[in-house]
Formats: sequence, structure tokens, C-alpha cells
Amino acid sequence: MRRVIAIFGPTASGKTAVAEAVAERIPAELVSADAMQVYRGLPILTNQSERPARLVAFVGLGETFSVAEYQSLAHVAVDEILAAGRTPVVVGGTGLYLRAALARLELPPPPAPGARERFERLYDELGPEHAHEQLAERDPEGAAAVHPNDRRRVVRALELAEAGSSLRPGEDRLWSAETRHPTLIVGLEVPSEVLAERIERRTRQMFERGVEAEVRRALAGPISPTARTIHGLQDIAGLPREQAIEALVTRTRRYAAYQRKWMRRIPEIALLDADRASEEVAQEVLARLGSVAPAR
RNA sequence: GGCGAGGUAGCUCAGUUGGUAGAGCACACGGCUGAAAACCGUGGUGUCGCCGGUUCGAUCCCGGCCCUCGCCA
Repeated sequence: MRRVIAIFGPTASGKTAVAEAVAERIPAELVSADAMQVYRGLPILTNQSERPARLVAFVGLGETFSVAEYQSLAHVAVDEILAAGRTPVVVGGTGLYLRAALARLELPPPPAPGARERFERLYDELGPEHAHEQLAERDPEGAAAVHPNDRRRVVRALELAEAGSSLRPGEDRLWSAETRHPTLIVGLEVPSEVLAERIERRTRQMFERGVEAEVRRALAGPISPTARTIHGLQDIAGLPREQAIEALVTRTRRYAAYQRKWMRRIPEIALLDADRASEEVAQEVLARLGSVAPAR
């Protein structure tokens, strides 16, 4: 018997509704795998559900957050739920976070204090090519994995090289089928036209529900570099309403396409047709849960 | 109706003193290991409004027409 359920899919594919329907049928608890729902203060913009879920709204907008922090918290949450005799339902749209919740990714250490600023300055002074050459001298394998123009990753690799680590350590578990517990992973598929329509409707509803006031309140305080990237934050703050809606719809549609890419790549994912009632999809999830898991 | 400005990629627009065209965004595909709703790479997807003229050659010059916007009637 599989002990953990994971539900993945693009924005507006109905992940949350399916997860909640599953939780109504069996003793279960939801664990969010969403890089933006971790933040407190933007429930409308980040599509937070009313229903309780772990790892939602527990980080201030002024704080930075990372996969690594998420990974350890998610492992604790999953293990606690299992220990209580319930089924953890890991649900969310951030592919990297979903894999981190399920597997044991070997994530390299955080940057030493000041190192990021120092290497960012170095990168800007040397230029992409020379910065990349410096990296190649210190960490050839890491350099081979990064394009010189990818400032963020070149800087990160330089940090790691200095710390005696590498951008390419250990084995690749991101795309392996490894999970910490026997897990049923499902991906929700919805035709792209249906999805586009749902995204537009949902975005308009955000505005009806007062997302503009929410954003205004959020921007009155400090916003960390990681929280700053929440979709729509800048659009809503800087554009007239109709333009902001248009921009946010486009962004969200793009994001959904990106999530679809992830969905196709996650190992051992079972793709389900989600263009129907969430109760029906939940039934199918539970039916598959019963099937015998391969020994690992 | 008159005068002026304009019609080039899905959108906003640049350009060619005549040799069939380009940028941003969008879109497509790919990468990614303590920033992942982020970041990076590759790709131009086009009757240059229509018809005719001049020319070896017209998106560009000339004529006519259509459409949009503004001002004046």
C-alpha cells in the first residue's frame, strides 16, 4: 500500500479541490508544495485555500525562503502525519518543491555571509565570459553546467566552489524515481483551452475579492527578494486595473505551460483527466492508491 | 467633404538614400540542485493595407483606392 499521495498539475487544474475531496474520504492531511503559498499576507494573489494545509502562510513577506528550508519542514510534516496514522497528501504546483517534499534531494549549503554580494560584484566587473572562466578554473564540472549569461547560477557556483562544494554534487535525485515513502504521484491534465478560460475567470475573481487592497497592504511592508517574484505583485501595483488583469492572465498562462513541462518529467507520475468533477478525480486517485506498490 | 498623421510579426513599434525586413513583449522548444511564480539558452512565426505605374529589381519612388486617428467643416 502506498502511504503518501502527491498531487501535481498546472495552476487552475483543480489540485486543491481534488486534494480536499480525497481528505474527505480518508483520514488525511494536506501538505502544500508551493513556493509562494508559504508566504503570509497575500492569500488571494497566491490562491490559498480556506481549508487547512501545512506549510501555507507561515513565512513573512520580508523573509527570504528556499527549497532547502522547505525540504526539511516538508519531511517533518509528512512524517508527523504518517506517525498520527493519517495519509499525507502533498499538493502543489512548484515542481521542485514537490520533489523536495517526496525525495531526499542533496541540496548544497547556503552562501556564506556576504559571499553572494561579493561574487555578484565580481561577475559584474569581469563580465559573463571572464566570470565563467574563473568558475571553470575552480569548478570545471560546475562551469560546464552553467551558461555564462546565467548570472544567478554562475554566482551561486562561485559561492559553492569557494565553500569547497560544487553546483554538481552527488547523484541526481531530482529526476530519479526515489521517494522517502511509497508514494502515489498523480498529475492533473486539463485541455489548454479549458485551462486558459479558468485562469482568466480566476484572475478576474481575484480582483472582485479585493486583491488590489491586499497587494497595497503587502507592499507597505518589506518584501524579500524571493517574495518579490510572486506573480502579479508588480503588475497590480504599477498598472491600471484592466492592464494588470491582462498581464497577470498572460503570466499565469505561461506559468501553467511551465508546470506542464514539469508534469511530463516527474518520474512515475500517473496522469489523470481532470476536466471533470473533482470528486470523480478523487475517487480515481483512491482507486489507484489501493494498487500494490512496487517494493523499493 | 477639406487638411494633417498613420497602415510593417499575435501586440507595441523601428527600418530600408530602391537589392523582399528587425527589436521588445507574446509564442514554441530546451536547460536548471539552499532564489524555481525565479533564472538562462535557442528559434522569426511576415502578401511590409489594396490595385496599377516607373525600374533589371518596389515594403521604400509616383498615381489611384480602402481603412484608422486627429483637427476643421
